[in-house]
Amino acid sequence: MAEKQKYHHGNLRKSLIKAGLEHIESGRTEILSLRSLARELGVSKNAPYRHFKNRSYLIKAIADEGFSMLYDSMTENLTGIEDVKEKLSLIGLGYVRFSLKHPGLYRMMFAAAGSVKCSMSKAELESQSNLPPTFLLLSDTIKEGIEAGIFTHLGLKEATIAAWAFVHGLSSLINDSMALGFPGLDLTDEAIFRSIETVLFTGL
Amino acid sequence: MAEKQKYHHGNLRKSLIKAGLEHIESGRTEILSLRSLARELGVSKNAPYRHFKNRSYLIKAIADEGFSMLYDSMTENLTGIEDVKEKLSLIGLGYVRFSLKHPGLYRMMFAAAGSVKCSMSKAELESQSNLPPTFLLLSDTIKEGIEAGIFTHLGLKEATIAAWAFVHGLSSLINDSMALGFPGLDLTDEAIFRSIETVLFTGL
DNA sequence: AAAGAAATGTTGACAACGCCCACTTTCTTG
DNA sequence: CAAGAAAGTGGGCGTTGTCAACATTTCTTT
Repeated sequence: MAEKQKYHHGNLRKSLIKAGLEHIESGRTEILSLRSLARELGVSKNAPYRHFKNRSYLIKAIADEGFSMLYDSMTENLTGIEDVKEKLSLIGLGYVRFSLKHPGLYRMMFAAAGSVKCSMSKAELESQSNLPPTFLLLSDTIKEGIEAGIFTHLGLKEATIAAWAFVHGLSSLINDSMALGFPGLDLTDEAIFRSIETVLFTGL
Repeated sequence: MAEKQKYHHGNLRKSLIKAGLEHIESGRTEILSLRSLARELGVSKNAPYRHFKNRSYLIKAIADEGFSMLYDSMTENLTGIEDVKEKLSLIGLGYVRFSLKHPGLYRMMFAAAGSVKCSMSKAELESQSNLPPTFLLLSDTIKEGIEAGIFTHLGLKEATIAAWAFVHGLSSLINDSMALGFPGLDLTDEAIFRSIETVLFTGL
């Protein structure tokens, strides 16, 4: 039976995010248009504007979904791990693995930061974002290590930034490597894990 | 005197890259259209297509100009430095400083990697790119350190990737911080330098 | 339950864009 | 100096984001 065509879609906002996510994940193109999404959902071209002020806001929403997924990936293999260094390394590995599994989404999440069109207030932004928990997971783990006297060379803020920067850079580099056209960075999970350990706890 | 309106522009290709660069640098918007650039240069909307197969190719060209500038920034304060660690740290600082000075361009350079439309052959890409020298500068410095027995924990390839990843991640994070809406990452040059030293040579 | 308000979806329109085509003008080179 | 290549032009097509005005449905309040 064909579904009854209702005037109201029912849950257009969520559907738009989901369809947009699938579109990005499909990897065909990183460009997603409101119109094509609307078409796909069988709704008129302007319906999305009832749920998102403009295109940037939808992208931000999708990116935020991505941050939620990233958080999950970072905490995936953490149960039972007590050692702070191992915990931190596993968090990092989860981060990189997410970026490899969802390259388009990952790229979009950080590209979204540059979309200036989306000018929410800072408070508005923070309250709705899934980013802070992700940041806190890292920050708390490092705090644990500092308090245990294991990390001694940087302050909490700087150490957190440093750790994040490394896994973030690693992810970006691996992701862009083929498109940028220099020798492949095809690292195994083990190699990534070892790199993280070395850089964060030992140095080159 | 008004310039004589010639049918041929004279050096449209270079002018397009320059105008595009200025547009990005101006910071008003990261979106640049072929049509607007053509207008700006007093040339018809289709003239750019005589010099760039499509929009992606122009963007790639601008990004490449950026990589050349990045190389300059990385080598800026290197004369007379003998110590490998100090050299590497200064290269890293030059990298981060470039990204802070040219946030839009920096973002574009790496976003360009994801524009799939530009499908040159790998050889074609490498031969024309300013990226390899940048990569080599880092790689050679680390090689020097490995051969001197200073860097012992990772292989050349992995160490190079690790070093690049860190400064790249640091740059991206600082650049995106405000837009992403979490506590400011306003680091001084000294703090950046110290972070680089710590992460690359000591660990947290 | 009826009426008014709020949410949600629709159609039409406009300007901008990338890009294709056929055409014109200028430059280069035999 | 003629022929062909290189560079620039104008028209046109399909797509997009976004605004405004209108229609329908659902919620709220009396």
